[in-house]
Amino acid sequence: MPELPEVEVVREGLARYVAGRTIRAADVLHPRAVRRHPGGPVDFARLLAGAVVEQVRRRGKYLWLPLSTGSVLVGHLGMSGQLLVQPASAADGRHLRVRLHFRDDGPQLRFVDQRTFGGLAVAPATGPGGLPAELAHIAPDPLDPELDDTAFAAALRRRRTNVKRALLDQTLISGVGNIYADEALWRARLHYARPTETLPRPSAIRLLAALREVMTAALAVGGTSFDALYVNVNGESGYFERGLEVYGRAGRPCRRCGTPIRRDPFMNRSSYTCPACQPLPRRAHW
DNA sequence: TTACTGACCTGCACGC
DNA sequence: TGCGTGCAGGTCAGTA
Repeated sequence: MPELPEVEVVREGLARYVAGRTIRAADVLHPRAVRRHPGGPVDFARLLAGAVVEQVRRRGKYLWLPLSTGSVLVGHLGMSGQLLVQPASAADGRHLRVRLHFRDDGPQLRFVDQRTFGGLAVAPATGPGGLPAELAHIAPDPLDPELDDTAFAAALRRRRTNVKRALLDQTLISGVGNIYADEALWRARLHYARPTETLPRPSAIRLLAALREVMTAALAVGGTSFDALYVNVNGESGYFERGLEVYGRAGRPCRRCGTPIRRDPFMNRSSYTCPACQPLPRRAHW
């Protein structure tokens, strides 16, 4: 599933293959893919025609491409979205949702999304640095130099919830999803149900360091791919699945202490912990 | 204001 | 073989 490292790999690919090119036309093949664009598919295509892609930027799991028209193309991969750079001659995949043609008649940019949780939109660049208003509520991510460790620790401790729910809240810290939340908690030896208000500041700082560590390691090998749902712009998988310590390893021994990894239901998803390394706190917040 | 829940969505694995 | 069910999970609107 695309979290920060996977989205960053896609951003790098788009910067290499799409930046500087002029969009000739956009085909919207599934209206749900542009549901966050208020004007609908026709308006979406109209705003893109003739625009030059100037840059490719990212905040958390969102991508945004500043355009020569003063607007930005905002994208989110959701659960299964892919942005692929493919030659025009390549066959349309079953889940192709949006296709961008370029004036140079070179490779197309294709938005492919099996579960249609992701989407694209064109928005005015209104915020600082051209940040679209749609992304104003998204906090800096662990790899963003703007993220202040002390401020993050304070904000985390002000919450009245458990630590994993807080990590998944993109208004507190962005780019963290289920996989890297579990991996960072394991590295920081914290249980997901630990109430945020009981977390000492050094533990909060340690958790942030663990997030940076695991995300940097994942980024170095192209992110985490469990199946064909996450690939880079060239359709290639990442290799960090081999580096996962707890996620998806229920029943297998913890690589630190040998205790079988446990899987619990959490927020309609799963949480993976080592019961020995990450003991349940005396006061848990479910 | 803040925290929480359910809906959205599709393909796959599994049991019967 | 075919059907039903559960699961995967990021985001956001609605609710408490």
